[in-house]
Parts: sequence; C-alpha cells; structure tokens
Amino acid sequence: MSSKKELIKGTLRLIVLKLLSENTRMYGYEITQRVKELSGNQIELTFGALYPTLHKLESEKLIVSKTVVIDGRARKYYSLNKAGLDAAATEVADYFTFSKALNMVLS
Amino acid sequence: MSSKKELIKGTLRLIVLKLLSENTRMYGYEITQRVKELSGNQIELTFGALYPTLHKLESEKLIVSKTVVIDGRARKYYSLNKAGLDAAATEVADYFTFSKALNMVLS
DNA sequence: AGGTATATATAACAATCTTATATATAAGCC
DNA sequence: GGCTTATATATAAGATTGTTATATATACCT
Repeated sequence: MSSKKELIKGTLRLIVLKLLSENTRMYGYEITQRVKELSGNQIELTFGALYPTLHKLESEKLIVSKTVVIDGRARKYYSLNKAGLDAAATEVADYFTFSKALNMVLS
Repeated sequence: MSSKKELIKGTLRLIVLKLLSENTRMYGYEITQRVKELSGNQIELTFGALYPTLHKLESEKLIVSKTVVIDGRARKYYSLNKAGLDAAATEVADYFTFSKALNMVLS
C-alpha cells in the first residue's frame, strides 16, 4: 500500500502528529486517506505500520482515543493532548532542520 | 555519533550513493567526515550503520572496494560501477519526489 | 606514556516497517 | 440473493535498518 516504501521510515510518526495537530480528532482510516489526498496520491500508509504507531503515541501519552459507533461500525478517534501538541511542533521543526541539512549533502 | 537520529533512517544509503557518484573513490571514514562537513556539522553518521551499508551495496554489486595501505594504515576505497551510478541517480531522484510529497503533507 | 585522530569491523539490541491475515459492516451492482 | 468494493481496526511473522558497545591497530603530539 505504499509507493516510496523505504523512504517513509521515520516519517510516519511525524505525519500522524502533524495531521492531529491540525484536526481536533481523526481516526486511522481517515489519516491514510488524508495523507494520500494531501500528497497527490503519492504517499499511501500501510495499516500494519499506522496502528502500531497510533498505539505507541497513545502509550507515550501524547494522544488519547475514543471509540464511537457510526453507522453500526466502530470508529476510533484519536486526539492530541497538550504534550502531544508540543511534541508535534518540536518534531516537525526538527524534521525541517534535518531535511535542509540532508539537502545540503544531496545537492 | 548522530544528531537527528531517527530521521537518518532510510537516507544513509542515499547519502553514500550520492557522495560516491561525485567522487571516483572514497573510504568509510572519509564519508563520515564529508557528510559532517557538507551538512554543517548537523549529520554525523555512525560507523555501525555505515560499514554494513557499504557491505550491502557491495553485495548488491553497486560498488567495488579496493584496500590500500597508506602510512602503514589500511584504507578501503569504495567506487561505484555503472549499475551503481544508475542506482544513485534513480534513488536520489526518487528521494526528491518523495520529499516534495511529504512536504505537501507537513506544510 | 598517554591522549587524540585516523581507520575498519562485528555483535547485541532496539525500533520500525512490510506483508499477510483476521474480523466486520455498508453500499452498489448484477 | 450473492459478489465486490469501500470502510474500519488490529495483530503476528519476518525483514530491514539503525544505535551502542566493543575490538583492533597505527600515527602524531605532548
């Protein structure tokens, strides 16, 4: 389910934090669709990587979840708490710093 | 030995291919120093990651090595062959494509 | 004699991802 | 009614890739 496979490594957590920092709540499936849409169909997350990542962020107490039943289907919403918002800001900023350094090497 | 630890994942191979595509031959230690210099001291590769990466590229037959003794010390030079040059061009281009897609998600 | 820089390499461990699999409902089509 | 597609979450097995620690060794400087 992913296009540029090897390169997604390390950035999945970042993507999740960023999207949740811009939306009060999102569920797993929604995240995969939003990423696909925002990236112009170029980035397709795998569920096998996404769910463990969400569970890990939850165990780190950066996000909280709430299960809601909609149209007879269970849907698990995730939201950032204060610590999660801080982590999102810090980690996205760190990524851009690293990205610039990497571009200096690759250009 | 690395600053933005988690983010280097997946990019080490890319860095090695790129540097070797611009230099006819380089040795391990030299690669770490060049990356540090080019990135403004921001990216410091670990040897525990670099050597296995070089050995893997060699087993994939993208690079060839030649050991030379300089000042009594063994030095192992690595060079890209034709397949390696092609891989370097392709993988660096793929990275920039992915990077733009990721920026669309993170911006 | 000891510390720093140079130089390569492997092993143990940890983290993260892919692929496969399981379960389940709703909507559209034939 | 039955099939496919879309929606929705989740875990397990395996692969890959990285960190940290360790080993070995020479050259140069103090």
